[in-house]
Amino acid sequence: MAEDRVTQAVGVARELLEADGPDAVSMRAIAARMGIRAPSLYKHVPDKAALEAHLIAAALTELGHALRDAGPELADLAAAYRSWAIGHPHLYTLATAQPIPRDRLPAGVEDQAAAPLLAAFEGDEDRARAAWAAAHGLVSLELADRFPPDADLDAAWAAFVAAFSPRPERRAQPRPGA
Amino acid sequence: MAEDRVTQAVGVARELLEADGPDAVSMRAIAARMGIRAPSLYKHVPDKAALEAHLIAAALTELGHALRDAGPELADLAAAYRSWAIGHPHLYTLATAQPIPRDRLPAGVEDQAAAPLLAAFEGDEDRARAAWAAAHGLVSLELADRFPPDADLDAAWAAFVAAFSPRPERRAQPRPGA
DNA sequence: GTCTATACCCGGATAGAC
DNA sequence: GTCTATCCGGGTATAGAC
Repeated sequence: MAEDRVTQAVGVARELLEADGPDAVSMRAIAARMGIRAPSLYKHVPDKAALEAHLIAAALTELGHALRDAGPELADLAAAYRSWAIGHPHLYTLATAQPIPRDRLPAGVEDQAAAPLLAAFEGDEDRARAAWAAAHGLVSLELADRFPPDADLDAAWAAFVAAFSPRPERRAQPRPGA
Repeated sequence: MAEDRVTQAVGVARELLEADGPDAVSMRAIAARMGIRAPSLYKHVPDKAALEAHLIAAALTELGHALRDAGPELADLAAAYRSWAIGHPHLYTLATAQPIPRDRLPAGVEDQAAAPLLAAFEGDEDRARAAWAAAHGLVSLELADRFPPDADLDAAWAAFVAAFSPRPERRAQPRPGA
């Protein structure tokens, strides 16, 4: 039952992050919760960035699972996306507000997270990316408390879903160059 | 020609922010560029947040002007939005990634920035907000270097504009409860 | 309105003993 | 694999002299 020290450190880092935000995640604080001193952490992990990479991987994996378990419709995916992000604000921000360390991440994590949305757009990467950005924008502005106090966020999400829902008459037209 | 010290401090803070990012904006650094010491700044400004409020107000005002000077079509507004944000990445982030200090901002700044987009949607706040979020999402993911290296961002922007362009057959239907 | 000196925090990371 | 001691850096802000 002896838990691996790295796993333990990642778990503690996550607790600190989710509870009190990024500034609460220091090597000293992590170590303290493990009952050791900060320098000892460096026997298990090369640097702080390595711990953050673990957190980012966990975030992408869990968000991907949340989407995978949601219904196939855009409305379902949007609801799942919003729900996971709002439920894990600091983890979500960590995973989206900075370049991801692709070399320190397990292979496929990024694609696996993106798959459900890509499928909903039948492989159209451009539309899927625009929809992802829209969902991300809605979430991040909500998390940053940047909407006016009286804004109806549910209605904004509905407008987003409506905008990206299929348009029969347009899709019937062959795209030039396609 | 004696420039007001506050104005000067704001200008210097902006230079530091735009050149080297948020971590480069310290009271010490601002003062140094003004040829004084950090403590002297506090004779002119109550605290650092006051300087940041000035920067946020400037960002919103300029972004609003960029949108106002663009064409009325969503495609024009989107291009202007993206262009201004990419041209002032740190300023843009400062103004969007945190709650805005509304009490320290001149009245109307926020509304004035939002007006062009709201007009493009003929006053439909929900759709305007969703479109704003989409543009913000595209910009912030681009600034954070969060798209895959091979992503076609121009195409993603085009997909966003297409999604939010008017749909005659839907708009002809009366909305229930409207 | 500027200065020096300082108080009070915080952080990541390393050296070397055990 | 843990420790203590320490190095390096940073920051906002105040007190009190001039």
